[in-house]
Amino acid sequence: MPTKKQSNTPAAAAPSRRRLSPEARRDEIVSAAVALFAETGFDGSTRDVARSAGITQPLLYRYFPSKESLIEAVYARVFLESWDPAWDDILQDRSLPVRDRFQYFYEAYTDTVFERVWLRLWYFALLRDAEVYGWYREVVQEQILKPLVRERRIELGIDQAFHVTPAELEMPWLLHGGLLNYGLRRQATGEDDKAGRVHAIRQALEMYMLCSSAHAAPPG
Amino acid sequence: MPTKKQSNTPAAAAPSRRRLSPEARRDEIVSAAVALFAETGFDGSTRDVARSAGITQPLLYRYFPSKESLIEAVYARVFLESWDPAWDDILQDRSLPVRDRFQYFYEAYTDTVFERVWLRLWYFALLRDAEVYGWYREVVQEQILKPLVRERRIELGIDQAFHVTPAELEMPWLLHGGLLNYGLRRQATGEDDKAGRVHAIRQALEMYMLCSSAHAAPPG
DNA sequence: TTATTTAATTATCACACGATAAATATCTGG
DNA sequence: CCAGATATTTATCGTGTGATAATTAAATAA
Repeated sequence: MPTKKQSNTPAAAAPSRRRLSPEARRDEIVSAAVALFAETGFDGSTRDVARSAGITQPLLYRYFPSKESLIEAVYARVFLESWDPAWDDILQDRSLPVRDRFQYFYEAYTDTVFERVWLRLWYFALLRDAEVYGWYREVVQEQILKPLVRERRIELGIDQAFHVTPAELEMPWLLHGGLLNYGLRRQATGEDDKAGRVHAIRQALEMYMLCSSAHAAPPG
Repeated sequence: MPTKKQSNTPAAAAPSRRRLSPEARRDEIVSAAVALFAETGFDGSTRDVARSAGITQPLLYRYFPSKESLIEAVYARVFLESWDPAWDDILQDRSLPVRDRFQYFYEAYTDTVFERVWLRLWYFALLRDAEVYGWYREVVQEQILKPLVRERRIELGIDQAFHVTPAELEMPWLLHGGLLNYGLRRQATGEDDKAGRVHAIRQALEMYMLCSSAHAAPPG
């Protein structure tokens, strides 16, 4: 005996079919997809997404014409909307030395980027289509690494702050990649140690500070 | 009109159904699975594996009781059998300075590990089950990073070569992870630049040499 | 050549998937 | 309270999947 037409007492007994605004429903579907795909990869079924969102599977196709478009919505939610504008403020705050500034930045940045969901979706996306890497590479390089090189230059008294060469980016890329890999390693082993993370960031920055100054002032 | 009972001329016309030894057939299936799974992930179908191996799909189940066991065979082929004993010889050759020794090692190591198939299967496996990371972490740490720390210690004249502490491993892990990430980045963008790879390894080792010596001899 | 073994095939099952069409219930404006 | 709009459901299609049983053909030994 299913619960049908039980709207006699209007205040109680939430209807089995709750009607949401398209925006709200769409958001809930994307949220469910993010959570599911992060675990199963993008081969997770639309039925599981729907179940997790508390709706039936065909409804999903009212909001997304295909599964692929749902995946793109997941990309947008997790990757595009994940950059916090506050991070830019940290990066541009010249009242702090470069080391501290990037320490704070990377602590905040990894708060997001070391999340299980972000990390897993990131690698899943990367394995699915290589072009995802393209614009992420751009973001990291332009927003993080080039600023790091420039600010460090200024700090070292090298004022030809025009163009950042690919050679100069290698060391930052290596350390940035090392940190990302650190996050993956911690995620894989289940440890989510805040102190360890902070220490790893400190280590990476110390290495960069040391090596960049050594490179700027060669012996002789 | 299919080719049936065409064994009149015994030398020519290879039979449509060629009969192999179980070992050879198994190897061919695993090879096909490695190639396919590296592209599609482990959700690649057994039918595609079979087609790529030139057999029918049910035959696969004569050699592997389940798809999962085929996946394990792929793990074994790619991860377990990929360590080249010659690498140990390089690592233990004390006629070379640590820097050169590990330069050679990493060039050889990344010859294997930066292969598209290896890299992709590695991340696919990692996302599938976290325990894979466990023994790989062990291999990297025991076979590569601890030797690096020990040998560097000796080179720096620190002779308390007993126990390698976790703190000492952080810097090598960071650089090792950075290199792995470099491989992934190059793979994603399609560039497979040998010279760039060699240079990245050189950079990573230079950073380690510099920072380890700075750490060993603090100012004062 | 003939009989035996077994590698390999064909045929098939039960199920899960992405996607579509038609029916239904909820909300809103009158 | 009613009627229109539409968010949501039920029912279903075609396809692809992992896996199994029965059949066929290639190699080997007598």
